[in-house]
Amino acid sequence: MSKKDQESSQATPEHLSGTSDSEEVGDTETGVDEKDEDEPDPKRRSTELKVSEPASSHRTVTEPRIIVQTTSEVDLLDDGYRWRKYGQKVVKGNPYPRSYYKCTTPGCTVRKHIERASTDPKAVITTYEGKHNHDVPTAKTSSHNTANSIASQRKPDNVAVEKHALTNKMGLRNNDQQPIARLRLKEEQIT
DNA sequence: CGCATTTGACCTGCGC
DNA sequence: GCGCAGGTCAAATGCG
Repeated sequence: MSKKDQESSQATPEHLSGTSDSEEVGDTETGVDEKDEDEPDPKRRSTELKVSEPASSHRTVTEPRIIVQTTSEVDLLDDGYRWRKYGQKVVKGNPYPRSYYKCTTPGCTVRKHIERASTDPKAVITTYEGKHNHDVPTAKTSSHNTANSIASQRKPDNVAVEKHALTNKMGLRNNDQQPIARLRLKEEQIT
């Protein structure tokens, strides 16, 4: 049974599929199926599992919410953006504290919640709220050069919004992930 | 020196 | 009306 899946559900009962959304929700299960506990990488490993979104049937259309469950030993998953921790609280039912992060990029109000699964210390649930309106500062080491007019690097269009309703439907888990710490998340826009 | 992180307190919403 | 839980902000400290 997908008991483990259920556990995850309890963590996010807000956006229950409810009606027969069908969607890839069922598909995700396939991906969740079995993790790769045999990953040879003792360091941080990131594996996208599932991503759910509230039905666009009603409300909650204000901002997209991307829930991504990753398997990592560390909470600080560097996805390319700069995050500043602004709070940490322990939620009932979970022996692990939940961390709250906010994008430090000016003009970007995206927030990120990181929570650990009570049953799997290796399971980390990352919830993204909002959308980045700027490119990923991959090179976070950007020094404050005076007069650094890099504003022209913006894309003609808004941000690269993936119109695809689904985010990462990895039919098969691409285990054997290299020891990369960068987790590329895809945001989806709900209109 | 600047910035990111940390911890505590405070505020809000919901339930009883 | 009070209590509990969750969430956010703010000030201080440490590190780079």
